[in-house]
Amino acid sequence: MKKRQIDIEIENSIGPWLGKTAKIVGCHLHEEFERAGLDITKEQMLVLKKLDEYGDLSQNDLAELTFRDKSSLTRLLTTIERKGYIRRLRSKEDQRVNLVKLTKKGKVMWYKTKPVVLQVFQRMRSDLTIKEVDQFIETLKKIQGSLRQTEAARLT
Amino acid sequence: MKKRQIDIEIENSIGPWLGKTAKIVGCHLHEEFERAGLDITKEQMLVLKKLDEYGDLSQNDLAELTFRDKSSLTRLLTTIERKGYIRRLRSKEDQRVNLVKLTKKGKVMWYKTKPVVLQVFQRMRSDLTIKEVDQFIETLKKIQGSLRQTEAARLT
DNA sequence: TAACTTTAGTTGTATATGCAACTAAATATT
DNA sequence: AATATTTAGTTGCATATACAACTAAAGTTA
Repeated sequence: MKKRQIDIEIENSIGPWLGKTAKIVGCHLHEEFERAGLDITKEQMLVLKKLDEYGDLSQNDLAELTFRDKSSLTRLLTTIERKGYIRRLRSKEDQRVNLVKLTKKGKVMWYKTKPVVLQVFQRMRSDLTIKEVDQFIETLKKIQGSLRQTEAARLT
Repeated sequence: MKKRQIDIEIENSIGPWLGKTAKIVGCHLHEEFERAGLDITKEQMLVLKKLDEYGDLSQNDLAELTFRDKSSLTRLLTTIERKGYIRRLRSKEDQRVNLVKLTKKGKVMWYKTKPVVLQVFQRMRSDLTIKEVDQFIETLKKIQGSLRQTEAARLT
């Protein structure tokens, strides 16, 4: 299994490095949840996290906050609701809106999950200096900015 | 939609920043493929890229290189094969092995796709200095190393 | 007020993913 | 050589995802 040619252009890009690292982080979260006996996926975890942070949210807001398509969120919520971590309540003011609420079980789940998540995030930075972490996040923000910019330019 | 509390521990972590950026990059690749009229997903693209780089590969090797479960790769290859970009040939030496080969159509697809990918990667670094890029990749390597280390330690 | 438009959420369809259980081929053991 | 084990790949099942087409409620316009 030898490389034919070294593709300097792509291999030295940040894209593949970023993608692979993110994937590895996802794997570690999954493993740690399993090791801790937590019946949750990282996607479900993110929903519980946002609900804990913001309180009740409409599915629309939740979809935006978790950066998901609303149809994707619909099905994700169905899974989480089946597990009993959330409930959907039809809003009184606007009958189209579902208010998503953390249940007691969901809160307990999140409080058990949070330290596991933090542990993985700690581990990620265990070989980095504070300055390195700050620089890294700054660069991530710049990358996001560059991509957003081209998106905006396209609409012109 | 206001935050109840600011969760400094998690929000300042590199985990969420990394995850979100990777997701945005994925979205951009998807959009650009569509805009270029390329009937391909980023996952399929990665398979074509590896096959172009390494030549024919077994499914096992391909799964490892693309960092996927072998069963996931099985189905990914089925989709790609249906599109005519690859073929599976049973190996003569080891009848268990499938050799995955790029077809002519697959090569053409990859040559059309590659510049689009490069363009997105270029865009990602458009606001970064060379030094910043190098530093960024170094940090990503360190993060991967830290995660690998704890994985290794667990087996002790 | 009736008709049009927008908005929130769901459903159909297709892709992608991992784990566990499986088949078949190759290798190792006795 | 016969049996056991390992290895490559597939399949069942569950989750996650996006786009497009849809329903129903709310808001707007004529």
